Amino acid sequence: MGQPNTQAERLREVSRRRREREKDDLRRRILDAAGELFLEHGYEGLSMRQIAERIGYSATTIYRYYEDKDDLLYAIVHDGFLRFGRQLAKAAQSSEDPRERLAALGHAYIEFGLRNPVYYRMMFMQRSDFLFDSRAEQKGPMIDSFGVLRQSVEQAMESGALRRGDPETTSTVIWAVVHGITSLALAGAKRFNKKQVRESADLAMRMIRDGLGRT
Amino acid sequence: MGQPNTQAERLREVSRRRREREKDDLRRRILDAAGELFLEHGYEGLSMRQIAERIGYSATTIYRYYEDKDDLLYAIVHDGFLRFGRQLAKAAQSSEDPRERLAALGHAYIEFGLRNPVYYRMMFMQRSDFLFDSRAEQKGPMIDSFGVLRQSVEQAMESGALRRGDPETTSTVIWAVVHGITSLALAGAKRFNKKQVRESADLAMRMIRDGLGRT
DNA sequence: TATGTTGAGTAACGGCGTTACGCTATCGGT
DNA sequence: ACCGATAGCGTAACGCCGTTACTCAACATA
Repeated sequence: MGQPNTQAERLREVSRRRREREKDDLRRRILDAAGELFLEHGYEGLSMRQIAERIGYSATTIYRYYEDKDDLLYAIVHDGFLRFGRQLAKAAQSSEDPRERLAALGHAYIEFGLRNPVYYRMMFMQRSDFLFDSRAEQKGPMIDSFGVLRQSVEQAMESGALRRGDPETTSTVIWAVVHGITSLALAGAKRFNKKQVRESADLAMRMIRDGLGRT
Repeated sequence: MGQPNTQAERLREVSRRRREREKDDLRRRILDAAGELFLEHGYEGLSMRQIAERIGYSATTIYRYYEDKDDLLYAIVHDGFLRFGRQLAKAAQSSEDPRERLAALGHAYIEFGLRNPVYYRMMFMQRSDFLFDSRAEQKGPMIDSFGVLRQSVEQAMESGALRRGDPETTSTVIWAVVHGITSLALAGAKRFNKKQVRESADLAMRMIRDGLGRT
């Protein structure tokens, strides 16, 4: 019953798949073009009409694939969160020692921000509402990254590298520190040279270790 | 020579002053209307046409008083920095003890952000480029606030409340912590209830004290 | 009183996000 | 092989936006 038997039925099936593939394909091309434009000109230079022009379609066509501009922007940011999550996960695996693991996480966080300033600004500064957006509840990419951090914090507490306490609060504070360093570095990129950023980051990591670690 | 003698000369003088007063007055009214609109609808709902409508002038008139929208926005943010600076200065005077002074500064910073979310977002998150804007070099409001912090840090280092080191770097890290807490609280206002924010802030202040303090 | 200057308004340009509507090619059933 | 339905896309338009060119009236100056 569920199996296609006649040639006509098979044709209908593959035809439907081809259309879906093409649909996904265009959706991808829209997202890619939007991402490029976003990287090149920031949010200001990200207009539906320019995206459309880049891929050779009319602007209204985009609305067949994305609800509105915010929906498209969310998709871009979601891509950013995926990359972000991957880098953090990689850093978390770099060491078994709880102290080193936390340090690796912190440095990976800051480095992501410095290497992807346009993304970081959008993800954590300009549109930080996306962080806790209801859309993310399904598979929330940020929650995952925060989960990696909290797990590392719990491990560090068990091993004695961090003082015991509410892991949620401690993780939040650690997040606040690395986010603070990163966003200040991005805000005053002209004023903070690399050496200053590195020194601040090092002192911050030491502050975390001593301030949350020693009893 | 410089003194006006005849009635005509005196009239010319007071007339010129009246015009200047009126000019300043309208400039103020534009700024106030823009500030209100900004508070009510955020940056999105801040349009030149709506500002003009609110004060009963044509939109183009605004351009006689402000270069462009960014210039006007900068004036709004500048007002925010003035209030911010005043609150920090007040907190700095609240105690002579270096440790308490630093704590007061930190809490005042976070409280400003929580009580003025629209301003804080614009000043430190969405348009953080204003922080180090060249326009601020003349009388830079942020530099002053940072100066207050750095002075307190230097004092704390001399008294032994903070470990000795580069005051600039240490101040930057402290700033990063309170900014991180504040911006995360504002980003996830729905998720972070007041108790969680307070607990995070308290832990963060303790982390600063222990992590940057003890040798 | 004649002339220059200042402060305001009108109209318009180009761009934006978004929607209503129309067209065309392909699909699905006969 | 035909034919109505549907999917995919484009055109035109709406109502905004920031900004500028131009105009006009009121006033200051001489």
